[in-house]
Amino acid sequence: MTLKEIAQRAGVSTATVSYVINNSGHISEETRKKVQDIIRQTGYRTNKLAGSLRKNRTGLIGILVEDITVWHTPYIIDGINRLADEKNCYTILSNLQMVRKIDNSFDKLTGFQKDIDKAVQTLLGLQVDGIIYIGMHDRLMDNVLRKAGKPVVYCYCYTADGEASSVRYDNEKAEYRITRNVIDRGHRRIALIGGYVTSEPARLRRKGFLKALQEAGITLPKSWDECGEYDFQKGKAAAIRILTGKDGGTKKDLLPRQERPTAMVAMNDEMALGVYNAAAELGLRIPEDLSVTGFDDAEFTQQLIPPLMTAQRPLHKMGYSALSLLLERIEDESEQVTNIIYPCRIIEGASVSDFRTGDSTVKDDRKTEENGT
Amino acid sequence: MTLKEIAQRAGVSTATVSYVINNSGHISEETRKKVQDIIRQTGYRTNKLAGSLRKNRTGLIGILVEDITVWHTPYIIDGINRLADEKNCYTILSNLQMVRKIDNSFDKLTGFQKDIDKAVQTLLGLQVDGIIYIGMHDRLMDNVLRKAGKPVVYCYCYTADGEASSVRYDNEKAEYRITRNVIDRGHRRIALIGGYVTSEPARLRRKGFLKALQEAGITLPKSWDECGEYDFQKGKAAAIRILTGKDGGTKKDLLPRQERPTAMVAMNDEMALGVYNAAAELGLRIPEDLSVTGFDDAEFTQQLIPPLMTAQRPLHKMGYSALSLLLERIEDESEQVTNIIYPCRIIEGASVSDFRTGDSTVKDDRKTEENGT
DNA sequence: ATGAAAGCGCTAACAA
DNA sequence: TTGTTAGCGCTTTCAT
Repeated sequence: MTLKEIAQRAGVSTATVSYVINNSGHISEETRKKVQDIIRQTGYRTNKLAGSLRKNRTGLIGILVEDITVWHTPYIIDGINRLADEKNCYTILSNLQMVRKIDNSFDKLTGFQKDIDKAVQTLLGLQVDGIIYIGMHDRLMDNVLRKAGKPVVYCYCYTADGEASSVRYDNEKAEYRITRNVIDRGHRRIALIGGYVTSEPARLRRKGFLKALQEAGITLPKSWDECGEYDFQKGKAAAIRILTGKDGGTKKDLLPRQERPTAMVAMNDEMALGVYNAAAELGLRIPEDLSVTGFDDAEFTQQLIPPLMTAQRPLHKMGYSALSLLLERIEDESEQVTNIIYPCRIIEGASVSDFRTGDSTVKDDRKTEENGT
Repeated sequence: MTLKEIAQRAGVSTATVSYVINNSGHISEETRKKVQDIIRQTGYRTNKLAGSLRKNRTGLIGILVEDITVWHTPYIIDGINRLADEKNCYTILSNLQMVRKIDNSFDKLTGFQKDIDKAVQTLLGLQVDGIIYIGMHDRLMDNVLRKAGKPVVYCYCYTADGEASSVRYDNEKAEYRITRNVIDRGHRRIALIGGYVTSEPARLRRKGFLKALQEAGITLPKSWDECGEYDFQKGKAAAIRILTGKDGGTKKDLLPRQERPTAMVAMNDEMALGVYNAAAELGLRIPEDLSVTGFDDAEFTQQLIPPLMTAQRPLHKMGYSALSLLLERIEDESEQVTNIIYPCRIIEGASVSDFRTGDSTVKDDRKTEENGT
């Protein structure tokens, strides 16, 4: 069933039918009703692609993801979908499947220009109006879509300022606020369990952590400045070293209270979980004997006992916002390049004790990120 | 740059250029080279949509997901992408975002026909060649895409036999094999921590569990047949009831050894984690004092100490296979409806002790699901 | 081996 | 208010 056939049945021209369908032009109520009835009867559905051919606008958005199986990606896509539904645009998903190709090494995240170019060419061949690129690690990267010649927004990664719009979250401030929170509860002896040194979030989170310490006039002993490479086991090992002064110690190796930190700031939730484990092995209670914080708001943090204090990344909102920026640029090519950095929400789990009140139980009003972006 | 312009520059007809691009027709080497050179020089890229209009075939596949943020969905999509890349077809993602709409209640998974119809109409309007529907819970459902009039494959859910193709995994056999494994290691006192009673996987897993018990001549005491609703906290509470005979017991409430199970089969990994917690609270070591199994192969199971015995669902393969079935039907409409059920891979974590050898440490050769589907 | 030309289903300028 | 008509960029039949 085509628009032409509808026109014939209704005894009007194709233009009239087109006007009715698109609410354009000036159509009499009578004609409109007649046409709509026939459309309903026949179950006619317009061929969007044919229209696009003429209009040179498809309403298609390319979502180019480095890897869809990486934890944050689907949440970002979900945010994109949310706005796409509102704006009647459609998403073509292109998945570079980098995890498989790089074998999980953070350092090989380059040299994919050929894969990317191919994916972009495909998307452009499908006449997408613009592209959102979702990174698998938050980082500064080449403007790999420079040649696209269509509006582009980077999400969960970014390029040199001014080159393209991007949407990120604020690593530094979030870690600062977490650390501040810990300090405000009376902690002065605080250790750090860091992520991959080459990773940008690790660098930023460290910066935020140190800033909070500095503001409070606290110094970080060298032996409390460990690296856990974002890994559970390594995080646990780091915690044990800090708490015992030895590699792989047990209960009896535990340092005297005044030589141990009262709190540990881990740069992600996995390592925080490692700290929980280390504490359990050493017979330390959380948070009475040791406070812990994480980062990322992994699902399991809600189920730990006690719940973990962590930072929730605004993933849904980042996706929503990325599409919003993209659509603006599609509407108006002259639109400014915009680089957005959203704050995280700090989830105040009960994993940090409060020395001021002596009460370690903290209100836990955690909700999942509001979808009402 | 259009095909027509290429033709002009090359001094040939548009037909010839089309032949060169598509390797069809009989073109002299000379002409071919000339055209190809010009294509390269100009950076011309063919407009796939325009071609589709004529061919009545787009190479577009609609992926209609109930919710992309549900754990298994991205892995299935990843499998689809894998084959899509090979076959040069493109995926349009439509996300029903059901989680938000049903507020996580398993029982409201119906009444979405309107949403689905709308999404399907949109996909059909974009001229997709077929649709893959990915469920958020494995279940029998209405053939909600009956009206699509295009090939459809259900994945991670299914409709009445013969109505449409589907791809699932074998809940019953996997739980059977897990339970067999536990029994084969010498366990006779085995408790069950079940999932939502209304959920089909729970029913099937239960069936597999009971079958293994029956074959071994083991009966399940009523008090060892608990329901944890797939939830961590409820799973933990169930474990405590089973181990102490009371709601919320502590170490001193622990039942005598001969009145406790030696193993607990939990129907998912979350609840298994609850069992780990319960055991820790009651001073029981895993697996020496209590063995545990899970289901689903959640990421954290690899990091538990000891690693959890669980069942890995063939998600990537399910996606790959769903697209494969779909493409067959697109090629040949007369193709049979096919319902595939893949087995799970049992991950032999060290969370189950072996009474035969006295050795509870089991080889742990876990790898992630092979991508080489 | 190559070209002319008729569409695919729709939109939009222009005419009536 | 409605109709005529010329495309959008490509494929494909039928001639040559």
